Amino acid sequence: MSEIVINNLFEEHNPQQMGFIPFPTNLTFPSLGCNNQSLKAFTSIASSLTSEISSDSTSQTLLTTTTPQKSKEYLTPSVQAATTQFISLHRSTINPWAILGGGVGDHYFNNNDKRSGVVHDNYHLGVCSSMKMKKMKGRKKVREPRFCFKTLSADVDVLDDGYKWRKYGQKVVKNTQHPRSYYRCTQENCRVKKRVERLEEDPRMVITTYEGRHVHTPSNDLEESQNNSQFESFLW
DNA sequence: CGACTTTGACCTGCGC
DNA sequence: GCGCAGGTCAAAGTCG
Repeated sequence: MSEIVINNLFEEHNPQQMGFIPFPTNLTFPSLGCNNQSLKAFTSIASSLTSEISSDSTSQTLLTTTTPQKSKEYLTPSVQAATTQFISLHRSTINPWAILGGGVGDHYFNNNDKRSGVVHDNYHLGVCSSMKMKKMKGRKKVREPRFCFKTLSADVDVLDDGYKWRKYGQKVVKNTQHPRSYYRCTQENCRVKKRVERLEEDPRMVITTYEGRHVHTPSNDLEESQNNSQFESFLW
């Protein structure tokens, strides 16, 4: 069992076009050590995060990482003792990049060429970064909100996030050695998808991109859901 | 035997 | 219009 480290959290990853695009705020996502339980909780939360982004028009949830020293007040002593680092969830004012459009004036950073800049056009990040949906004849195709994070794992590609996924495709992306896998939530009427690929520059890094929102709760067994709810309860 | 994975074919949007 | 690339489909294969 290799160690899995949630390293960074991004709204979208697109190696070809924009590289990693951090949330346009001061929020940063430092390295985070996780045990299996908190990892599952984290990925579960991450998986459902897009629902917050897409459905809440007045505020949105952002995942951040922090250190126990900074946030001791939020934890019981036992939890503090059990965690060296932990994840917290914050509600914040709306992130214009996460919703349709906005972001004008926001800063971006291109991981490929190390350039940064300011967004001048008013478009959805997912559309912008993929550069594929920017022109839709007649009707504007609304792409489900996307959400992406990096994990460090040598031998685990697909994290257990509490949801059941079925693989429906695999594709070798141009100029990369590692194929990209496509998964769909197996729950009926749930259209959430996720993509899993390894970072070309560092194959130990796994990029997981969620698209859409779950219309159901995770299909964990009882014990796991209790663990998750415990985890989430101290986050919230 | 059902659920899941694999993989080549097909579809669609984009750039030239 | 054409070719390329990413994304999806679906038949065949695999596994428990």
